[in-house]
Amino acid sequence: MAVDLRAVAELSGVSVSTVSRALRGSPRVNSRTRAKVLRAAESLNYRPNAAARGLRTRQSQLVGVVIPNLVSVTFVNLFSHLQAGFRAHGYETVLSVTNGEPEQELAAFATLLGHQIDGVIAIGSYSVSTDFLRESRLPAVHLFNAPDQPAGDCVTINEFESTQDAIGHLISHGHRRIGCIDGSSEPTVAGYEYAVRKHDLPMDPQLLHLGKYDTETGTEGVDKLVALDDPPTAIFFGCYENWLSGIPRLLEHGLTIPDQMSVVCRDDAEMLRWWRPSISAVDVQVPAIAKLAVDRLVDAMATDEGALTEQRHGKYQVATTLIKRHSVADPPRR
Amino acid sequence: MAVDLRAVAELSGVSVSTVSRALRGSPRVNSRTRAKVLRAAESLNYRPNAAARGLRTRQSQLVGVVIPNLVSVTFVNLFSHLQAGFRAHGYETVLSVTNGEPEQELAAFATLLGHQIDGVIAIGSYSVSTDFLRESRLPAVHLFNAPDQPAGDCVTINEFESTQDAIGHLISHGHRRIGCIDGSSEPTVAGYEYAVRKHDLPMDPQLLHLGKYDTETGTEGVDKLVALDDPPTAIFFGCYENWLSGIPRLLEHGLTIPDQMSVVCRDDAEMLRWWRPSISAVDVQVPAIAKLAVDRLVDAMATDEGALTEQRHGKYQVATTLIKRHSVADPPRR
DNA sequence: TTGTACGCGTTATCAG
DNA sequence: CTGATAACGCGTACAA
Repeated sequence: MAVDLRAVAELSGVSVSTVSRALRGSPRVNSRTRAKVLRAAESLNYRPNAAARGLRTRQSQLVGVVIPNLVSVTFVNLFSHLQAGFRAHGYETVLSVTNGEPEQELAAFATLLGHQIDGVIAIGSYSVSTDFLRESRLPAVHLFNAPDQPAGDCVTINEFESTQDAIGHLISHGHRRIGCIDGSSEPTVAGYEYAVRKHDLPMDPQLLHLGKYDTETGTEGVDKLVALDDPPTAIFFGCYENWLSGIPRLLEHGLTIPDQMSVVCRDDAEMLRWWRPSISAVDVQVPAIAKLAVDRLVDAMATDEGALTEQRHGKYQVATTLIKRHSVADPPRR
Repeated sequence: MAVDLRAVAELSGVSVSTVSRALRGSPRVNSRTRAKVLRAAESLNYRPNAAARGLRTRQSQLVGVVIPNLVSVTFVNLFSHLQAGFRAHGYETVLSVTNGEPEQELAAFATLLGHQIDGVIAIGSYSVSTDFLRESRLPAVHLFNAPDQPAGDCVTINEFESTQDAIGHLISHGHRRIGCIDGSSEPTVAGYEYAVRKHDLPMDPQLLHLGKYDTETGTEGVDKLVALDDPPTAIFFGCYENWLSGIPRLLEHGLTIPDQMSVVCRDDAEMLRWWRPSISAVDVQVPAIAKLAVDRLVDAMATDEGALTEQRHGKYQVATTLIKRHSVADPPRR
């Protein structure tokens, strides 16, 4: 039923090995036979069986991308760029969404391993699954987090500096009480504190709301900050999921941006440009991150044959950019 | 290096066939040997090679999902539900994004075919690739469009009725000039005209802006409608990509919702609930659509062995729901 | 109940 | 330059 190498061989009157070579562009084949073979393959609509090839070559040309969600446009963009990047290197991409659940992440790695993927990009992974991944010895690259005992190179954004930049920007506008909402992230807290201290402002832990990378945290955080006795005059949102719900919540509280509340978000998105007023944001340079991750993984997959047992994994950080729009003003007079 | 059936067989002191049977839960194996085998497999961390199994069984347990983009949350949601649904049936999902380009779509089908997928969900496909798909005889389900010569069952939403509902809702509020922005879609136009005629309103083609399912069409459409000599008092956006950019553009033109412009969107999203005012929308029932599509494809893949050559393909429509929020008011007095 | 042997479609080795 | 032939890891008739 299915058209295989043998069928092409018969039609073109040569052996399967010759067909295989011809199709794969081996130089060790007469150009006239090659033409003949190509014509036959074309007319039969031959398509190589990737599974069989993978079985033989021990390479599936498949890479896994394990991602917490597709809610964040940052992740969606990232995936698009990763897919395009890998495709340029001849790899197809298999996506797995974990909903931020450790078990789902573990299951994803296991399933992908069963499908003989050649490597994996792990985004925001948990320690259990990182252990699993490391022990599997599969070429891997961590994205957006750098575990203590990584399974491969780590590509991250500079959360510390980007937070510091954003907070510094707000302070330079005269804000003295600045709220910060984020999924739990040490570098973000550190960056916040550093910026506050550097400008000799008092550090008030009440202004920090750390939760998860989800929309609930955004609304909760806004509710909490707004209800403070001495509420902030500006808020920094640390991630897409948080600001997506948090900004509308601000409006719901009757606050106008930027007159009554200045806002800066990390994870830029088209929407922030469209909104009125447009919102200042930290751009995380998704294309650059994706390119770096692809390159590192492709590299790891290539040199994996040599398999240095206790290889040192590289750490990379991609710098972020602060885009100033119209959501930041001087704080209102008291 | 890799742990295979043979390794497990050796450790447990039985033959590979027994191991294969034990692991696959065949009844034709002693419960004591089974236990022994399971223990051995566990300790070796055995994981079946899906490629080899697929080569043997001619089933990859992989389904392809070919989708125009992941910008629309409708598509993102859809993908999540499809993935979950297929997983429940023992299938893993391979995603391919086409950016709405015919060639990319064709390439996607070809690649997926090479990876021996057992079936495919084709979302918004072009005729060239539909032809290709049909000729490949791969079990398929069309989603969100029903080609003239489909390659499988078609699951669509009732664009005609949902448009009619939305327009009717606006008319019932007293609107007489209603704009309509959408990617090109005949049923939408038909629904619009039907609703307008039914209520004895004049049909003005200028009020229709048909473009593509992208953000540009949203802004262009708004610009065009607003600039009309006799602009509409309400707008219906036919898809996510259009309203995402179109609504902010409305605000940019200084129009307030709903006082100066009423709005209804198709493709509901959390965001529409959060925005102030919240936006009325047509909910396309993504979970129901996904479930139906999964069921139809699983069915097709199961009965494919019997391969009825000229099988009649089913057409299914999933009804939409109009959710009334706060973006529709009576038109302003002249 | 268990083991032997073969083949799935491909690539790699080795003769010719 | 080309052709037999042997794997790759697994499932399954068939034999024991």
